[in-house]
Amino acid sequence: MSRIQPIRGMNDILPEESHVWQYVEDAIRGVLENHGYREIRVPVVESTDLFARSIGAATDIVSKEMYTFEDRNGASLSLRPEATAGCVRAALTHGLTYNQTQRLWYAGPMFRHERPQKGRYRQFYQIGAEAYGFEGPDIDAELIAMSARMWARLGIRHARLQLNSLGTTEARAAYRDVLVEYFNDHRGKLDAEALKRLELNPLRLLDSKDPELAPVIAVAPGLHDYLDAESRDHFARLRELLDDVGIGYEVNPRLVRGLDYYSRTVFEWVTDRLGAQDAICSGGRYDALVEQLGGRPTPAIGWALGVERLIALLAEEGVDVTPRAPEAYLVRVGEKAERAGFRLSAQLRDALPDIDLVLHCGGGSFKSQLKKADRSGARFALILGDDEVANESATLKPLRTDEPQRPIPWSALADELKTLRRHNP
RNA sequence: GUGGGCGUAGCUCAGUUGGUAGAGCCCUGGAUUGUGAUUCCAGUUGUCGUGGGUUCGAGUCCCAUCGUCCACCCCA
Repeated sequence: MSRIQPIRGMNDILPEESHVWQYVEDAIRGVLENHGYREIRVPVVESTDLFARSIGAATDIVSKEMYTFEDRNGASLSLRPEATAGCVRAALTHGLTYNQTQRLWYAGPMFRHERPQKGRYRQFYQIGAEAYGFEGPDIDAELIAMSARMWARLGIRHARLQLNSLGTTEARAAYRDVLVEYFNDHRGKLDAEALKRLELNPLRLLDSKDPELAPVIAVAPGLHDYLDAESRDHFARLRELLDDVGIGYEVNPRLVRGLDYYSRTVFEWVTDRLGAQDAICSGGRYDALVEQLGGRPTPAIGWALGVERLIALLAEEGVDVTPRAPEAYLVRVGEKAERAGFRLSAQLRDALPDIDLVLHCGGGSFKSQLKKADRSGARFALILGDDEVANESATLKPLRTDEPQRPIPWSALADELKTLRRHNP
């Protein structure tokens, strides 16, 4: 029989690495909850139209990277390529933005049909934060400060903040026209790719890595000259707030997000440690999106971070995450001991509901069982053999210290473990 | 979607001008008949990614295909 292959770009996260995922997720969740953000869980599948209308039908994400299919009724559905659209949709569905503000976070898999490479997979995990109904720059600052706090808590040092303002939707549109006109005057220097971009998303031309284009971009009209007064003020106040809490940033006028819904504040945390996929977290305002999806005009802002990239960066930074190890590993040799051991394990679990106890199953010699006990990282082994069963005791053998092993009666074992915990939490 | 590197045991890899597959780790048992990091001994594990082709003979050469990695592109 041939084996079934996994789907390209979709990875299994094995126990060996899942503890790092848990570490990252716990730390980030902790910071989010500390700031009053509450979890929202939205479906992995939404109507294709939702993504086309929010992210933009012409964007690469929507036009060539979505997993789109028809359900049995012929409706066009898509696996979510990101979660902001779904969150806004959910907010509208349930009236979450009706005369109220919301601070939300989400976590889960996203799907994009791209060619996999380092830090880029077809199923990948994002954690994101969204805030609805807040007009002022303080929420922008809060979201950014929150992300900075996460890096600190995780032990990430090599992340730089890039900041920009795209202006209101109107200002952005006006600038767009100026830019199209400018690049049209320099069509000769544009290749097929660039021309297509000029057509679809001219702002992204500023982001081009093509060296031929660099001189043209260098003297292109600047976005900041076309910013509306209000956006300019908003941006200045955001910068003050970041300065106040000592968060460093670089204003990058070429930072233009690929998703159509962004306006005003946009930002991106980048690192020089991960190769080509260097953005670990990015986001910005999307003040027009709620209305665009059929709601009342509602200011909104959010960011999303890539969990795989964060974990890769953690490894680059040399952050070591120690896996959770059991407290005790129960070794059983002999038929009687196996039976008594199972009963003992149940007693211990009843007496200490949160005990991390591994019951050795599958037989094996003392030596091999103890080897496994040691490999498990357990603090001590509980040994049951015929002798122990005969006098209703278990041998407690410390595995991480030189202390001698000693017999403990079954009846006293739970209390003994509690005492040990107190001495060595 | 475009380009380049790589695909040999569960893992890391060796395999010389084509001659019928190896090491270390891991795992199992034993030396040590009731005790774990060492040492020693023994043992298990392979459609050599897949399909064609060249050849008396292919892990080794050729073609295709799939997978993987990196870059472009895109983005978290």
